[in-house]
Amino acid sequence: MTSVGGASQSVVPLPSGKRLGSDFYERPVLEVARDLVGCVLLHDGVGGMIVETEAYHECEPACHAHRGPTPRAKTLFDEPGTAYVYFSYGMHVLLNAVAEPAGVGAAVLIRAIEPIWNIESMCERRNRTALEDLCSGPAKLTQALAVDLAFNSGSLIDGPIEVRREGAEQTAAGRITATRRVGISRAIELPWRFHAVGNRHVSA
DNA sequence: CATGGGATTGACT
DNA sequence: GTCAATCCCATGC
Repeated sequence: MTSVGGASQSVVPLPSGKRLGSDFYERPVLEVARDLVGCVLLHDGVGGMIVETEAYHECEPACHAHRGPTPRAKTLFDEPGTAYVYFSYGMHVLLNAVAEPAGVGAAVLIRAIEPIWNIESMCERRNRTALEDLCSGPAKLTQALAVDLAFNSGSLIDGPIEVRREGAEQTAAGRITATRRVGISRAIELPWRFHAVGNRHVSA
């Protein structure tokens, strides 16, 4: 990144890697959650590398799909690669990627990304300047990427929100570890949270 | 139809 | 460290 004449601009070229398709998402949700760490999340030319995810599956009570396809949870049963976007705590928007075959309620919550592309736009939307505070939480990154409830049930495979796998980002993400999920009160013992070890942009 | 809790964040002590 | 903000939706009467 460089700053010239007061007009700060990102000079990182946009990713050229392969966009993830249906076959990537149509797998066990734990594999999808782990493999999404190191991938690239983009919307409107803004985004970065995924550094933290959590898996949710209808078989465990922390998942919204646990009680079946209720009005809120029905998106979780849609085609793999669908975006599940929902409203939390009265003010926050959280982004998930639906996984497993259609009819199975499961998704991966994107909890944090490392900001890379168009950082200036993210700073404006977040009203923050510290890099580590831009996307280090599930509601922070949706605000930074301008993702709202209108994206719920849209496609991550051919819609405006893109998920890509670059050639080398497993190297960029480094070692990935599995720990307990954050902020839930049920099934707290499951180690279904995945994050890049030592990355400064992982949530608190 | 009324009620209570939640996959969080940011401000404040 | 504590706590309020704020509203959808699942539940129960």
